[in-house]
Amino acid sequence: MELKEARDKFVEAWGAFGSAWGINRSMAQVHALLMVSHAPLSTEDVMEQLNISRGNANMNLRALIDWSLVRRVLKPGERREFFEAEKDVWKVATHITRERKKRELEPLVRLLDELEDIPGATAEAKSFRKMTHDLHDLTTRLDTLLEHSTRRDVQWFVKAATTLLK
Amino acid sequence: MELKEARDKFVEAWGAFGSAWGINRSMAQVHALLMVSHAPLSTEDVMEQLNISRGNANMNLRALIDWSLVRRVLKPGERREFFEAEKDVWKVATHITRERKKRELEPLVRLLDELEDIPGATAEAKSFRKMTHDLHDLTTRLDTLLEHSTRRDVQWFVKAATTLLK
DNA sequence: TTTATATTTCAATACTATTTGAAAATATCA
DNA sequence: TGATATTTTCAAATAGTATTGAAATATAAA
Repeated sequence: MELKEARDKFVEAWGAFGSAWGINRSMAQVHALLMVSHAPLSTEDVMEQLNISRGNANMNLRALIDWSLVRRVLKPGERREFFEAEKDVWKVATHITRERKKRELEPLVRLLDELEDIPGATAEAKSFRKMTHDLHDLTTRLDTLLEHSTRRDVQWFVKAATTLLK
Repeated sequence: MELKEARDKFVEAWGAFGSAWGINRSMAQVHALLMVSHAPLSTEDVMEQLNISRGNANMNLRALIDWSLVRRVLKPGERREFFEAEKDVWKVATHITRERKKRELEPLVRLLDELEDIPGATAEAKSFRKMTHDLHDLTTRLDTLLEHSTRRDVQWFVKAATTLLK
């Protein structure tokens, strides 16, 4: 397989993977394109290589910057902006999980916290409390875990876990 | 807060949480409803409580059974089927992650495996190989981790990790 | 300034995913 | 068996999301 073909496959697969996990296809594809690009790209480059509109490219580049997955690069003497992706996959994983933790996990933890002390002594109420309590416990653990995970921690953790459970 | 209100909030939140993670809202809501229901529910109950159509209820109940998150329950003397959710949240977490691993992580690992040996000695080719190799490593570790995770392992792990990293 | 270039915005449009509902299939009972 | 209850299917309708593209805004050079 040629490098060009491999890149295209990666861009496509990363797009599909992202969209299965609630990240829009274009955003994931723009990210993938920057991950496999050797040099920083301009908005025009992105538009051209992915066949997407200026608005779309702009929007998703900004979203990626917001997620700390992409940074702006200024080339001396060049007027327009270039963009470059974080290529350290561990950092990428950390940034993605942190962002999602903040956006989706935290609100759930907050709600579960509220649901902790629903009154009632019926079996129904008890079973509800147990379920939400356990879920609260799980999500809180996850939250803490992600909160304190630096790259090295994650690496250590995943490695240790993989070995132990193999 | 009343039990009824708490349930509704939970159903709504679980639906939103699911849809942020690429699981359709109805499926997540049906799951949530069964999680907070004391007794098994019939298709009609689900339709009524969530205000969804028969087709929708049926489809999602089947999908949930497929994911091992819900089981059919037959009541003696009753003709129709009832449904009951797995309420052990650790099992729920395990089933969800396994299912998604199978559906979305595995295909990605397979592609990355193919992309391992793209030829070329240019800096471009090298950088591509490094990125895909690292990603392959990370996803494979994750895959192994999830493959071997039983409930107890997960519990032990998350607990240990949370403590260590706190 | 003015002119040229680049970026951002957003209403209109296209696209995708979900949901409906009624018909068909299936299962149970008398 | 026929009558009745229940489940399943799926084409069409609807709702939800993403994308376009051109105008508005911003920024830099002349």
